[in-house]
Amino acid sequence: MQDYEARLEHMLSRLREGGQRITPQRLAILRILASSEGHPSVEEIYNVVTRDFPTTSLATVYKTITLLKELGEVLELEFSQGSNRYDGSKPFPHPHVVCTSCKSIVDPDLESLGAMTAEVCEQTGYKVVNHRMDFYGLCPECQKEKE
Amino acid sequence: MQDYEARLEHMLSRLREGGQRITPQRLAILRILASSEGHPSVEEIYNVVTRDFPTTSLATVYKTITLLKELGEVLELEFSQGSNRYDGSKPFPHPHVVCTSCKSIVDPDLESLGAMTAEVCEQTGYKVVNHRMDFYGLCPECQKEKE
DNA sequence: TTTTCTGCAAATGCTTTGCATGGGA
DNA sequence: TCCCATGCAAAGCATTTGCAGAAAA
Repeated sequence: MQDYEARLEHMLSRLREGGQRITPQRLAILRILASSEGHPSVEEIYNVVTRDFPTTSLATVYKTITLLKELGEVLELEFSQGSNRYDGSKPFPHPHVVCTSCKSIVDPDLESLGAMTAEVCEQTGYKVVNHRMDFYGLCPECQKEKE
Repeated sequence: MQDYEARLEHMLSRLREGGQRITPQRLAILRILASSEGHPSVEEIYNVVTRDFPTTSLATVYKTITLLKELGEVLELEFSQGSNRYDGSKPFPHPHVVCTSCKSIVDPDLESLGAMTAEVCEQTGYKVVNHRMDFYGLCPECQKEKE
């Protein structure tokens, strides 16, 4: 990821702008979110951070993520069963394609997204500002294994 | 809803097929889900059911819904903050438009959905079998109130 | 009569909060 | 030094579970 450095710097700037302090724990959390490999959960972030800072608490991870959500610098994928997942490298709504077998996630680039959003607004009268779009299925690898 | 009767009968049949008993509480819950006005939460279902059966417990509502989920006769919309919502009249994946203010939910009928799913498959190679598609925004009513 | 379902209460799992202490700036 | 952030523990919520009594079939 060559975008990683830029994302990290951007997040740090946003925190500083808001008069927030850059603590070692926060820096460690930001590093993980800036790359967002595998759309980590709070638990996963916590497990990585505590390698370097063993006393870090889950509460601190939650508080830092709450802060970043307020700044619009992290995307939260909500799941009512199981934990939420986070994407700090692309902190804006975008579609995900999730493999139901190996849990891999890819981000498709859908031409028809704009047209669909327009169709929603026109048909319902809602002023759409956000979306959650997940497709579930078998990735190419897992399709082969099922044969 | 002229489909309401048919949906209710279908759900009852599925329960009977599975050797499940039709209790007054279950019947009341099925009635609400078969019409699914407003994509009710467990709390909302509970509030209605207890009008006729005041001793009904939340646990019974949860257990009945779990049963219907296993039969594929209700669609669960998961939300990690706030309660889940349920659709028993259209128990298959379909797009929803959610008002971020009053929490109302409507079902748009999107022409472009098929094309988008095809685009996802073509671009990623995944075999898509399911989706979660929510649009968030202000409903017409809540737009007026904000003026 | 035989199971199964109900309803209460306790338990669970994720997340948030309160507060005293510690550590950035 | 002055606050803000941390970390612990407790609280909050939605949901699930265990079990004794109630009620379908």
